[in-house]
Amino acid sequence: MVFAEKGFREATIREICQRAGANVAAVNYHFRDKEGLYEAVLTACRNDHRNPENHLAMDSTVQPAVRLEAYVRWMFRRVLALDREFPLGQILNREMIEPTPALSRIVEVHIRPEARWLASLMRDLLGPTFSRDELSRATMSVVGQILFYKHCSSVIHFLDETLMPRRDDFEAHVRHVTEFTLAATAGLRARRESETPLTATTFDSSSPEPFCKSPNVH
Amino acid sequence: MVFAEKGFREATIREICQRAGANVAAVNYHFRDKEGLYEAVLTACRNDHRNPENHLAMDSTVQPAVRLEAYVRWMFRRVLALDREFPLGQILNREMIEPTPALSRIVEVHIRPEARWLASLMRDLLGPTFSRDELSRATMSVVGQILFYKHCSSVIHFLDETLMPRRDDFEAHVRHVTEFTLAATAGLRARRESETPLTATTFDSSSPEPFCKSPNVH
DNA sequence: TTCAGAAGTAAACCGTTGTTTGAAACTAGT
DNA sequence: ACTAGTTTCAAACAACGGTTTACTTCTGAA
Repeated sequence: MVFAEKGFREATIREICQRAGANVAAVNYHFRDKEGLYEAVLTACRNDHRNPENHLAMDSTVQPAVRLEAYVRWMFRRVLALDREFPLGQILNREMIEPTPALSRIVEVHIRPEARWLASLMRDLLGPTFSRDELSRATMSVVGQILFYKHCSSVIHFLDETLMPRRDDFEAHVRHVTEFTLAATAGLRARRESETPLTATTFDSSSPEPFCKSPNVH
Repeated sequence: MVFAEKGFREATIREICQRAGANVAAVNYHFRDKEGLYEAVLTACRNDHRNPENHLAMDSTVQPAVRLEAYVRWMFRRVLALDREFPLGQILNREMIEPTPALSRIVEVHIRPEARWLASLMRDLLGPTFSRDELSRATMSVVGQILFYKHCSSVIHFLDETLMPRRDDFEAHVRHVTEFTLAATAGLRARRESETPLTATTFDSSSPEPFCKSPNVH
């Protein structure tokens, strides 16, 4: 989709219509204006991308380390996917740099559920002695490691193209991020639980889990 | 600078000149065209940003853990800096999403030296038993954790604004990334050195260090 | 068959943006 | 004071992009 390649601003209605074999005026007729078309595309993407096939990571009976690796692999696959396969990724990229009013909905529909799920996985890895904010930061450390390859891909390409994970071969990267994270969480947990007596000071369990629905809903 | 706020494409010569109190035609007279102005701005930024004040991290007599924390703190400060203070950051953001011919030079001048330096610090943390690629990936894990807060700031804001480090208070984030990384490297190193007999199989020391100057120079 | 409303279309409209132009203002050497 | 070269500027130019318009074509119920 043109929006994914060029971003909202640079995508021209004329090019979109040329590729789609449609008339320029049809956009304004059916979607009121360019922004209306954009939102229509977004909801279409949302439907496309439901039901991710990462069953392993979702299976709560599997041990956390395996679930983490499955999640990392799944996320790498999305990060490296072609725009055709996962147009939302590129669109999200643009929204980061210059948000449009559509970002709020994208976050609520796509990001927040995934963030909460990953946070609960990180809770399993870190144990109950970490605060909500500590847990959130650890969660962001994981996704940050992976998203780096998306956001900085052009720089990586210039630095050393062999470091960029390839669509058909990124197992080494999956294993690195997984093991880096597992080593970190295990180390942090061991230190924390040796510092504080494991009886008391488990954190206030009434405090909400990370990434709960915030007050600012659209 | 307008380029930093809006990106190359969306920055209009008229707005730039209005803010600068100059005439629109002056740009074409002095810099040939818009792209010439852009490159002039970039070299100006380069000169502005020389000589970073992270002496502690650079001091190789200090122990690696302290240097890492100093580096993380320095990088967070840049990531959270206002555009006025560090315009190159925002410009680099844009270049990631849609690179212009100027990106190559930015990488060689700014990114590669820093990447090599950080990789050598990571070498100190991880020891000699890790390959060049493993070392590179660990390096990227560190910067990925920090850059996440820049590239995803708008999403973080929607998810839970309290998680976004503030310009005047990001020590908790610095400590998290530092400790997360130290725990990861310590864990990985301990595992590696217990697996392999510490005598042999230290990696081929003739293999070049990460982020060496690649063949594709502009 | 008729015809009212929906859908599609080419052309025009209007604002914006990078660039050019031609003349005026300025500078410095003689 | 004169002049050659440089710098500045307002206006115009040309291209582009989103939107509107006026018209045609299509569709389906009466």
